Parts: sequence; C-alpha cells; structure tokens
Amino acid sequence: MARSRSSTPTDVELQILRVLWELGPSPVRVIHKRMESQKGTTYSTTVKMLGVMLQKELVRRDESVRPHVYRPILTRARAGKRMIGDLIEKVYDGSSMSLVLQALSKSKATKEEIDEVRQLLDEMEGNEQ
Amino acid sequence: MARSRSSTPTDVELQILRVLWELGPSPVRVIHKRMESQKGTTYSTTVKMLGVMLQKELVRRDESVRPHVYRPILTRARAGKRMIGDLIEKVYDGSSMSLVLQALSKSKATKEEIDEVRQLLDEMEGNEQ
DNA sequence: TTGACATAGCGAATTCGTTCGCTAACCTAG
DNA sequence: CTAGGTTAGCGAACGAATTCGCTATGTCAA
Repeated sequence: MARSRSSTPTDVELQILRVLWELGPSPVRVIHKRMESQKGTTYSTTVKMLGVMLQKELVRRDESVRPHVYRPILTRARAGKRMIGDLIEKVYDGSSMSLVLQALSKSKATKEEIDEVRQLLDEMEGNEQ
Repeated sequence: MARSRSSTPTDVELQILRVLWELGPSPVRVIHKRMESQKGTTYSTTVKMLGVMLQKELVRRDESVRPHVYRPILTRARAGKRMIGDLIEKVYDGSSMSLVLQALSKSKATKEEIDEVRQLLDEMEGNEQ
C-alpha cells in the first residue's frame, strides 16, 4: 500500500481532487454527483477511484461517520507545483521562465493581477546575488 | 488514421519531440541514441514510437533519403501552450495567473529574464481595457 | 425485527501507452 | 551478384488507469 509518493495524480484523480478542493470534505454521494454530470460515470466508479486514491494517499477518509467523508491530502498548491515542475522539465528542458512567459502570453489578466506579478518580480530581484 | 489533433503528447512522445526540437530533423539512429541513454529502450521501440507519432501527425518524415529523416510538426511553443492550458484547466480551474504566480515562485531567474517578464506585463497592460 | 434502500468493495473487462522479438526490406563492400 | 550489416515494420505482451456489474454490508422507518 501507499503507492507513488512522487508521481503526479492522473486525470480522474485530479478531477476528483478539484471537487474536494472546491467543496471541502465530502461524502462519495456528493463527489459522485459532480463526476456524473461531468463524465456520466457510475457511482461505482467514483467509489473505486476514491479507494484507489486512498491507497495512494491522495485523500484521507473519516470512517467514524456513516456516509464516510473524504478530504484531500494533496493540496491544490502542492499539486500545481509538482505538475508545473513536470511540465517545465518535460517541455522546456528545465527553464521555468520560458513557461512563465508562455503562460503570461496566453493570459488575460486584470491590472491587480499584473501588479501582483510585478511585486513578486521585485522581491525576486531583491534576493538575487 | 491521423488521430488526436487536440490531445497532448504522451511522455515518450514528448521525450522524442524534445530530441527533435534540440537536434532538428534527424534519422532514427540518432534519436535512438538519446533514448537509449535516457531510458535504455531498444532501437525497435524508438522506431515504433516514431511510427505512432507519424500516425498522430506529431512528426513528418522524409522518405526520399535513406535513413529516413524525421522532423517535428508540433513545435515546442505549441506543445507548451497546449499543455499549459491543460494544466490551468485541470488544477487551477482556468485561472492562468494562479499558475504564473506559482511558476514564478519556484523559479530562479536572472535579471534579464525578470526584465523580459516586466516588459511583457507592460505590453499586456497597454492592451487592457 | 425486517424489508427496502443507501453505501462500500471486489474482481473482471477495457482501453491506451509502451515495449520488444522477429521478420522483411534495403544497401553496400567485396 | 551476394553476404552481412543496417533500417523499417508488425503483432503480441505488458502494465497502468478507468470503468462497471455484482455482492456484501450498513441504516432506518414501519
């Protein structure tokens, strides 16, 4: 048990995690409602996937209550970081700035967001040697 | 034939594309050398993958010369864009700036690169309503 | 208590990506 | 021309992710 500490979540796993990130701890029934409307899969499938994710320690579950309640262990930020890292490695050969530029160029940002990025850049420059 | 115009390249496909992006048009033998040192797979596997990628129109090949020469159809920029879009969709629910901030925070950038980003931000602001 | 419905779990089937062995086609030095 | 090495391709096998049917288990209203 407890597989794949390092590898990134699969598609369906991510889809379920997204539900959990948005709704917080939830019982299968609720998670399933989303999955059903998004992909038309059965309740059975959702239960199974949650079981798999439990194995992989992507989620935890509270069995003390009766419809068991699942909560994400992997946070959105952590998942994002890992996947971005992967992407940078796999297509930009390690250059994270290439990815940033690419992502920015396809982004529709508000003034506030742009300023936020500027601020981050200033901080980075400060810590530069 | 000609599958998956929209879906993103698989891992091995990406690995091969990276070789092609770096070396430019190459014969199997050369591509294979890289694959072999990176993952120890056989020549046969490389040929097969290239065949698959030909089918999917990820690469084109020149059969007029004898060791056939493969060249990428999908560019690095295009692949990156597609995969970033996917990632933004799958983990950030569509918010590209979340990804930019995340990527920046894990990035070690030079002053030049930071300035480049600043410049892009200025342009974006210009086109803003 | 028990019948009826909700919840959980198992094992098999399917699909997709990846791998390779083996054969076929090709090329070139002698 | 032909043997020996190189290059191309096919089909089978394998593993991982996803799906579901069916069974088992739990809950609760009557």
